Amino acid sequence: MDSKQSPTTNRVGFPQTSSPHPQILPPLPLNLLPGMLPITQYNQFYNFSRMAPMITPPFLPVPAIFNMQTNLMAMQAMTSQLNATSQSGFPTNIPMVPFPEAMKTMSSFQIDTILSTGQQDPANQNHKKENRIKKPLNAFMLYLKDNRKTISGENGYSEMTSFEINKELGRRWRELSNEEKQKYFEMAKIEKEQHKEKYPEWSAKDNINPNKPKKYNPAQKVGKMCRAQLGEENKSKWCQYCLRRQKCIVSRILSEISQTHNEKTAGETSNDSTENSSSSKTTPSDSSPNQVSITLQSQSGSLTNSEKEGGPEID
DNA sequence: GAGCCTTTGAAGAAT
DNA sequence: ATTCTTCAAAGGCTC
Repeated sequence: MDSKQSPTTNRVGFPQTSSPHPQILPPLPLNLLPGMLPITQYNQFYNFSRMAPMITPPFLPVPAIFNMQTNLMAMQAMTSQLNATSQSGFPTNIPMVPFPEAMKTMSSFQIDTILSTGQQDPANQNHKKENRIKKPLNAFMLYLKDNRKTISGENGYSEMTSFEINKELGRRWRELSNEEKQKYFEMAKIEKEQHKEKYPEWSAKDNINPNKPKKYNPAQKVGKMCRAQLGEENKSKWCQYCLRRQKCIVSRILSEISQTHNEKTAGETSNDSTENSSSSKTTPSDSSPNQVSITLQSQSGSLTNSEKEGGPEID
């Protein structure tokens, strides 16, 4: 019973055997310590995902140092001990697994990531995406997460691909009342606060991939954006991109026009170099049908508004 | 295995 | 102050 004092047991409560295999014992005490969890699964290939219900949210991650390969031997030893004692009644020295400090510093989304990617040892992942501290989810992301499964269960949506579901949920999000949205903004706020608490040093720029070439091209800034042109009082007339504080649709089209115009004029050196509106008008449809030209049609209302009120300036 | 697609919001860089 | 890019989630798809 008392593992500390029995001459036939070692410091971790395992019976001493005459066979010389001390190396099968775990390097650290695995039971009867604060912050440790009992193994309730009588399975020597104990699956850590089964631990999830044992650990109270929000922090239930798998320890970074807990590697199933290196601990399997210890697990087997513990399981055999458990089986032996359980034959004569309820075991008093149930093997425990550590609930490491590392787990307590992880946020729910990291935990999700680890559990969903199996029992990989993060130390072996060589700083892959899964290993870094991720951004806290914003309100819309929380909404997506919350409703993806619901929508995929609805009639007609089960066959939808992920991006089709996102499109639909994006549409539903826009139709959501402010009150309904507020719920998710609150959740996002909490998520953000928890994230900041856990990772005070973390910054969104930490997650920027330095190897990814930057798309930002100042030369694309060819005219005033409809947002800047119309002002806050005419917010209803902004294009959807300005509303989202993204690259304005006007800017998108103008940069295409500018690009194509430059290509044309480069090939037609004899032509007058002055800007003309004819090339501008034809370019979007002349160029390959991309998102910009497609969006142009759907955004014609917004564009008309901005063009009616002075139109974009081209330098 | 990496990257794309698709959505909105937030952060931060660039101007 | 404004504009723009990137990244968060999901999973099927392509290379």
